[in-house]
Amino acid sequence: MNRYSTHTCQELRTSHEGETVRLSGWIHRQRDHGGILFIDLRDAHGVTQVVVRPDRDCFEETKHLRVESVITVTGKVCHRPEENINEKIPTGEVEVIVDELEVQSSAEILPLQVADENDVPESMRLKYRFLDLRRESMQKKIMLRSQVIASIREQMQTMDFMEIQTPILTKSSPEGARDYLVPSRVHPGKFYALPQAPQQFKQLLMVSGFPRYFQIAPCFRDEDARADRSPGEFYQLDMEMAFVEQDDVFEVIERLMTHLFDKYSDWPVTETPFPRIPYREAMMRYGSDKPDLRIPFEIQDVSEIFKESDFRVFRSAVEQGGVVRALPIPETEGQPRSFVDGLEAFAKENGARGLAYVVFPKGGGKLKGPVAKYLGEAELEKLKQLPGCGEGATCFLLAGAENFVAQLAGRLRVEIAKQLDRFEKNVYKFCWIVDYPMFEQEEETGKIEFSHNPFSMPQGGMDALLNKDPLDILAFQYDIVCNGVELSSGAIRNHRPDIMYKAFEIAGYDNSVVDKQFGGMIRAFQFGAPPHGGIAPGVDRIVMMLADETSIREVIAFPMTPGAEDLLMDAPSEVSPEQLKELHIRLELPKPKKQKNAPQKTEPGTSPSSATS
RNA sequence: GGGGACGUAGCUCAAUCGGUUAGAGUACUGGACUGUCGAUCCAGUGGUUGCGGGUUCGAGUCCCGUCGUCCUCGCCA
Repeated sequence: MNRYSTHTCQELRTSHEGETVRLSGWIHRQRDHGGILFIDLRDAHGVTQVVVRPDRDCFEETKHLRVESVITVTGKVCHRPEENINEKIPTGEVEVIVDELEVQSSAEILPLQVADENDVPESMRLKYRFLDLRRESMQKKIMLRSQVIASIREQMQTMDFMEIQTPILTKSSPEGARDYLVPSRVHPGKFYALPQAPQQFKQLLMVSGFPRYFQIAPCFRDEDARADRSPGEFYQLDMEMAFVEQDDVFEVIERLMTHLFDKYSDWPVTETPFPRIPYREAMMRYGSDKPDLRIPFEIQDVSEIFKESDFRVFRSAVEQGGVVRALPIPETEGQPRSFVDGLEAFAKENGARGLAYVVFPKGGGKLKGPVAKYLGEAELEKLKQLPGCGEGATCFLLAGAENFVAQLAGRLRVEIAKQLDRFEKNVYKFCWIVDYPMFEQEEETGKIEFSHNPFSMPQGGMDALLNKDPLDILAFQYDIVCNGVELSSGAIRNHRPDIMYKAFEIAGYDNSVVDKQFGGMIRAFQFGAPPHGGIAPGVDRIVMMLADETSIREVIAFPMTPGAEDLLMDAPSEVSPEQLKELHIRLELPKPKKQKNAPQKTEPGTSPSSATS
């Protein structure tokens, strides 16, 4: 007989009656009736009730075992009497009458309960993650993650993609997020960087003649966390294809996403092809480049209506080159005053001076709202006719500079949907955001910068770079978005050195900078590079959506806190002086801050390249 | 770095307008019980109300500071 188990804790049925079996697992719950002891024994597969009777040697010892102790029991499978069947568990018709019980590992008093999935502070869960992971909900999520990753590999292989590993210790690159640096022992004063993504390597693989590459790739970025963004590290399905256009990439990803979301969720998924929304249109209609299409209302431009309005606030906004945008919300007439007050406070927190709105009562009664009296009949009627507006609706109005208004209206749209719970439920709404601008102007300095990825091919190629206003040039750059979560960015890459140099020149970098920072890639492009493009969906985010979670940490086995700490391993930590010496590093720590605005005196010892934004 | 919310027993929460000995569930310890399955019943242990200061006759409650946690903005090629 196997030393630890003959069956799992979810296998036994009435057909096993009379067999002598062995089970190992954790004590999930214990019920002590004095003369008889019931233990729910749990393993990764399920729970089986085992019964200890007082005539067994182990009876007294067993009574004092705490939950979550690990035991091995040997005994006979018995059919439970009709009245004692537990229909809640698959093994509920049987139980194991214990002959022998071996304690493999006894448990201390638990800092958090495994069997009761009550709320526990996340810091506690992370510190005792090994206990937290035992809970059924976490087991399911980690299992789901495993299956999703397996399916991704299977699908990608089926579509003739090759999985290829790329280096983890690599070169710091000046653009993008802050790098995690690794000091070199062999080369004093030099550092490796952990890759923010295998971007350059995958492009090199295209040049190397592997036309379909993928990798479940760890990515490292030293940036602050969000609910849907893990600090430090995360995983991407990194992929790249040679001799493709944008639609070819879309087709592969749509096929993959549809497969994953159909397989691992019951919710309906957007039919392929997913809608393609140009960036500027997304900013107009949703005030965001990751629009949540489950929200049934949209932003509308009403600058025309107010161009010659008597209401000076709106008119002057338009005259000064700004815009007026409307966000009509149907069926809100009955909302309490606190609704609009709360939203006004929200708008102010986000930098607005105020929040104008008009309520159109049902039956055509007197209009409500602070600006109603300043607006003319014709203007009000036009607002009322807007799609989504009309009787019973509240029409919010925002005026000012276009980018600001668009963004604020977008945030307001999501906030209102949250407050009124107006999301379409149990559905996955995908879309592509396409036609990102190649460059953007930094507001303070007026400097032209890459708006997304410097490796994207500008639409129109060299001709566009030479002849168009940089701010009008679009890139073959795209995002895929699901329910307001950005799953991925990608692009058709710029594989032409001449176009690359020119693009960087527009962003203010001369050729030598390009050669220095991206020398490997530029050199590769001079020896015959195929046109190529790709994308890199976030694996954690995909699993998060499939698990219907809003925090990415729920689908990562050992996540860091938003403060970039691992509470279980206690990382980051100090290292020994010997280790530092070997790495040629001397610490210069900031003063412990006592009062506010403590003067910053420390400068990084070396600053190899000036990081752009 | 900025803003917001929160912080009471190991954990989840309660405590009237600032009022007298800070309660309950769970966990833990002991006891009772031979058919439970979130077992039940009895008893017990467990608290510097995050920390520091202030206001007050009196502070878990009000004020200031600080620390921690989460959310968010900046940031995320």
